[in-house]
Amino acid sequence: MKWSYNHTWSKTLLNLINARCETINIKLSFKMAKRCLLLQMVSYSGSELITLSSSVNNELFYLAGIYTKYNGVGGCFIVTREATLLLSEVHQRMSVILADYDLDSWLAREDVFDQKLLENMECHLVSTIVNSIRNNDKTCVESLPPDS
DNA sequence: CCAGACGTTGTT
DNA sequence: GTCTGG
DNA sequence: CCAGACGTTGTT
DNA sequence: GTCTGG
Repeated sequence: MKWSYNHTWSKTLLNLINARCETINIKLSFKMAKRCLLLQMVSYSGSELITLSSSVNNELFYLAGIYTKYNGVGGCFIVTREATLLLSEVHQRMSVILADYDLDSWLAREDVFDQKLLENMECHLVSTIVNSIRNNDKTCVESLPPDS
C-alpha cells in the first residue's frame, strides 16, 4: 500500500501523509476512513530523519494508521499526536504508538493509546546513514555516542 | 436546501 | 461521500 | 522544509 | 518556476 492518501471522491490529489489524532473523528477526510496498523516507520523532522526503533523491550510495535482506496490503489498514512516531553526537544508531533492489547480497539475505531509505552521511551542518536532510503539495515538505528 | 470544502508537516 | 455556512 | 531535478524518441 | 525525494 502506498504511503499517500487520497479520498475516493478527490478531484485534486492531496496525497496526505498524516492526520492529527485529535481530529480524525471530526474531519470529513478521515471520519469515514478505515483504520490499519503500520509496522516500522521512519519519521521526518526538520533537517533530520528520526527513526522510531520500532521496539519496546525488543518487541516490535505498531503505529496507528488510516487508509482508503483511490482509483483502486490503496493509500495509507500515520496518525500523529502531540510529542511527549522527551521527544518534544526534536519534534512537536509524533506518531501514535499502539500497545499490543490496544490493536483491536484501534481497528474497531476506538481512540486508544497507552501512556505507559510513552513513559518508557528512550532517545538515542543515530547515523545519517538513515537519511537515505537505500539504506535498510540495522545500522540505521544503531546508537552513536552523543558527541559524534 | 445547495455550493463549496474537505489536510499535514515544516518554517517565516 | 458528507458536512456546513449562507 | 530544502536541494535537486526538470525530456523524448527509437530499439535492444 | 514548480515539483518531489529525502
